[in-house]
Amino acid sequence: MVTQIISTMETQVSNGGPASTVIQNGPTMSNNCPTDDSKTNLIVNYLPQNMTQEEFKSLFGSIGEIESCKLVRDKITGTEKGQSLGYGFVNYVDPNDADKAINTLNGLKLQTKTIKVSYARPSSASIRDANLYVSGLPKPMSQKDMEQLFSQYGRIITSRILVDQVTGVSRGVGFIRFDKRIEAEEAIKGLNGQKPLGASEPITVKFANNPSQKTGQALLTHLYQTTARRYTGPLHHQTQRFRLDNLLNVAYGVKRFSPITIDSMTSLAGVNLTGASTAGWCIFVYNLSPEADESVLWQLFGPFGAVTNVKVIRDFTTNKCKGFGFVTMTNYDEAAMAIASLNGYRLGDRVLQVSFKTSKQHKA
DNA sequence: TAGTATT
Repeated sequence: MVTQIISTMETQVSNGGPASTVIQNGPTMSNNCPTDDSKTNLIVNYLPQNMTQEEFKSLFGSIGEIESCKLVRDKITGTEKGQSLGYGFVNYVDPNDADKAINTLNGLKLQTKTIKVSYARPSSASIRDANLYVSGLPKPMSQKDMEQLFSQYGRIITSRILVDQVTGVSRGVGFIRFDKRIEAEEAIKGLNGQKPLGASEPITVKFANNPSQKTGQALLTHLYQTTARRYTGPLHHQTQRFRLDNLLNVAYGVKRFSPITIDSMTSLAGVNLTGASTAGWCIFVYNLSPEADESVLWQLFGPFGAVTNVKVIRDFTTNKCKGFGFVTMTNYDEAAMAIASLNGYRLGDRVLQVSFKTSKQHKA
């Protein structure tokens, strides 16, 4: 059964600890200032499954200098790298860049996802395993209603209600993530088996399954690897993930863009391009406004697939865009769809010209 | 009756 998220009403998390609080170091501690990254360290959620560490760094590096960043992955099993857990952390050097990243990249649509960028809470065992699974919710209960019911037990970080994708009707199932695990525990005690006001049936509240004990995910992995193989033949694992996501995109996303038949032998771009680390398909974007910046290019091309790099060409003295830029995409078919869809696209009062960059090394 | 937010 297909479900979708009814809404997200994300809570913008800010750190509880005021930055002005100064921790006095004892004589046994280092005389360095205590590390306070509460104004520079961000958590990024709802990243596309196929986004790599390099793309992640490239996207957030376009805002400002990064002190460190990490795409969180499943524990490595055997010789394979663990798959992305769909979130990551970015710690900027300058707090202003962290703020800018929230303002410009929060809500950015990448493929089928809308990413969320917010300040990371200080890491602590007390905030882990604070996610609840709620079932038996009355159909008319909205996300806001559910939050009101649960908020008496603590600070809610995220909440969602699953709905039938066709009818839009609530499936009576939702999630509530609290700031602290102890708050989640209290909510279970207080609400599990209880009838919400006016409801005829009691709700069930329990801890959500942990991603580590995955059975459905292993099944999904198997499904899309075998599905992708039918279309692509024996390709690299990572390539197969890209291909399945293509199929999902055609099914769910980018509906407003003209669909293009997926060519099944076009994912080898990175392999064919002489092994350079910059391998990919370079796209030329013309007729950008003087005010255009990298985030515009990410927003335009991100929905079509894996983007490894974007660059706006600027005048050296004025720092204004000279009217063009470049985008590098990993997969030929995604690049081709982006070009076919965005060439002639009207951006403000300008009509974009988008094509593969014409240079010898990128021709077949 | 299941999505994925703490390195």
